[in-house]
Amino acid sequence: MSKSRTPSIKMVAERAGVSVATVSNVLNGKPTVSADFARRVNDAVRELGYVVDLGASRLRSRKTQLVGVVVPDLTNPMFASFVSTLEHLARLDDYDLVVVSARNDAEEEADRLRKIRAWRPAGLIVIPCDGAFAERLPTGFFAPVVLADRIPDAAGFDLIAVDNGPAAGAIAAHLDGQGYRDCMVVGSSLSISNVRERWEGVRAAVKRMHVEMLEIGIDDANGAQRLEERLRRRPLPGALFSLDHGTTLLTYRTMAEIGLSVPEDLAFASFDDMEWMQLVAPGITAVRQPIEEMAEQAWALLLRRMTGSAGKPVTRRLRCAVEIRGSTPRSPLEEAGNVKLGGKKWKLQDEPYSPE
Amino acid sequence: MSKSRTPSIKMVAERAGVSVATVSNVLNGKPTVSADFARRVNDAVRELGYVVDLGASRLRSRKTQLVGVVVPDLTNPMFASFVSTLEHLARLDDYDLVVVSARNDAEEEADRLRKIRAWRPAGLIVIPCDGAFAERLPTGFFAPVVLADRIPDAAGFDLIAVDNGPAAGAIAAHLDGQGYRDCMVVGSSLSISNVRERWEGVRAAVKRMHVEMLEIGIDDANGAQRLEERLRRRPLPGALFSLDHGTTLLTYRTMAEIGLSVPEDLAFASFDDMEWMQLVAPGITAVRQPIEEMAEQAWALLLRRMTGSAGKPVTRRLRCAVEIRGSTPRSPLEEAGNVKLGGKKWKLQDEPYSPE
DNA sequence: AGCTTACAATAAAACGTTTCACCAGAGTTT
DNA sequence: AAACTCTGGTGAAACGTTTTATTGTAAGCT
Repeated sequence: MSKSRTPSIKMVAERAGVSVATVSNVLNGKPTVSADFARRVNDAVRELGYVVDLGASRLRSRKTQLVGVVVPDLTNPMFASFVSTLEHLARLDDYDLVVVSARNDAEEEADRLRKIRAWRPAGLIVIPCDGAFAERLPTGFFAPVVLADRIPDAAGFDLIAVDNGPAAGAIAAHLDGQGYRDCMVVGSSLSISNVRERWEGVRAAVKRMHVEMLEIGIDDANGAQRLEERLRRRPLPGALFSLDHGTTLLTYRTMAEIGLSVPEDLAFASFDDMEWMQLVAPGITAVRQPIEEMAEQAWALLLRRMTGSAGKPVTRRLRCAVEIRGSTPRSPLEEAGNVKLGGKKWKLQDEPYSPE
Repeated sequence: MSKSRTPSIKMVAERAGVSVATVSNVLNGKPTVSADFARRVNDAVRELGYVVDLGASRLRSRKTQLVGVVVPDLTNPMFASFVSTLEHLARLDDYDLVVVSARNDAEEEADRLRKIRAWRPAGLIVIPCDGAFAERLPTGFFAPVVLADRIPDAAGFDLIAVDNGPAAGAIAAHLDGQGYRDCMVVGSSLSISNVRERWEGVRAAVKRMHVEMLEIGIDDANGAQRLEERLRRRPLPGALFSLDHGTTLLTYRTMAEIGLSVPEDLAFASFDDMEWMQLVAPGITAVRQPIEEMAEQAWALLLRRMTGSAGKPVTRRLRCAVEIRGSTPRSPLEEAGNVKLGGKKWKLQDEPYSPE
């Protein structure tokens, strides 16, 4: 019976007995409309449950309060938190977000980027799958892009990341200082820039300790098997340092399956601090990243770019905190207790950061 | 110098020396266009990096391959996983997704729903904040809605959820069978339907064991304090059963802080199985929800509705698996070992489910 | 009273697409 | 050869908005 179609501005105008232009003016808060007419329009809007059609509105006004967000994997708690913060901030500034995940696949990322372009976003925030991101950015795309967390091979992008090198170095120095003589460093892939930076940070920081690197890939059964083989071989390294969340999960589980216990058989530390790392006994020494602040900085930067601020690409490094816990006690089976070294607040480094 | 404006279909037409209608026909795979013209158009498209404007396309064609997704909290791994699966499925069917989170706030959910409406989605998948969802659904909204995970107070919606009652009951029966005489059940709030169903499932399943319920709210410092007080009071309950993810995290941490150990001081079980629950020692007995399948079912159902299938609202319950681990051994300090009761695959219940 | 100003409201154009009706020309049937 | 039917292509209308230019009316000046 009833015209079951979502109401348009025309229906509102009809019902209020005014022109569509007037309705539009009321809805957009133009001051040139009388109180009486405004009331009539608002009544009609309420009665019909009218909501503007964003597509049409955007098309005509050419003002697109919309930004695209691309992350490698939504199920990674780090990225989920990143997106969630971003969403909140965007809302405060009255922007909409289109979020997509690339499922850790470069090709899918390229595909998603092309698709997101169809939305005509005013800007983009991307955590790229790998360094070759620049090649995947579609041609003919003129909106500002802010990269986060991972560094692209090509220069020319705004970037917000953490001080991977120094933070990983701090863990390495800690292990070194606790008296460990050799440390195995495990990470998904050195082709991911922050893993690479962390590994380099480790190498730069160690004094006496011997370090070796093991790449196990991302979702790679083969890599998992290599890890297990190494953990079964003797002698074991004195300490294990895992460079990213996925790797930590895999490593910790593998150790448990094999029957290795932390810290009796080997010490263990992780880049990326997750909630459960305080729940296991002993707690796991970890680098905590200021993920919310990363989102805040990324948003602030993109907002500046979208509102016309030109200028050279900016790189910002945020400082990580190190949480020392029971998984890395003094080396020769001597109990060191739960020294809390963290607690200092995040702080933006003012100096430009140069990893080399 | 160069017209730095994102290319439109008109520019493509010009460049290819054809009409815009022809470009549109080529892009939409209409068969009535000669190979020669198609090539010219495709060349122009590639050279300009043209991508269709979704807003305009949708506006004209009125075919909106778009669905909105609303979840209470993106940082909850369950929901993140739900969204991620959904995103994948949508892509396969060539739909776009607009995802928003309500941050556990009913008012914000209402706001987000209104906003999402402006996108003119063809359908909605919602995990509602609470039972009063129906009141927040904007008027004049005619797209199909599929609810997931939580049951609304009002009838009339399609719903995909898990068998909260029986699953929680299975845990309760297990504790009962292990010889515990009293069990404290902790949950965020009985106003959330699945928490309520789980609690009712517990009460229905216990035979000899005495159970008491403690609500601690969601992000409620007051509730956390009540929990701590209870855990310091003696006598302790023999077992603790936590009914949702957030509560489990809080409870487990609180126990550790107070110095209570599982299972020596009390047994512990959780609804919602998280990765770390296998990593702590002993592992935590938990109900594992088929979250991916929930997403699959929700998507399949919505797709059917969007393609015109009418009919009465459907309710589906998916079966959970129970993972028995070391945190719930035989009662009087007797080691029960790590019996693995799970492993059966998820299975859709064919019978309509009635909680009463 | 005339003549300008100021204001409130509107008609119509425009945004980038898709779709519909139409057209020219070539082939096919009488 | 006239009358059809295809075939591949196009101009123009339409989608739901916002914006610009225009109109009509009332008030403020001489």
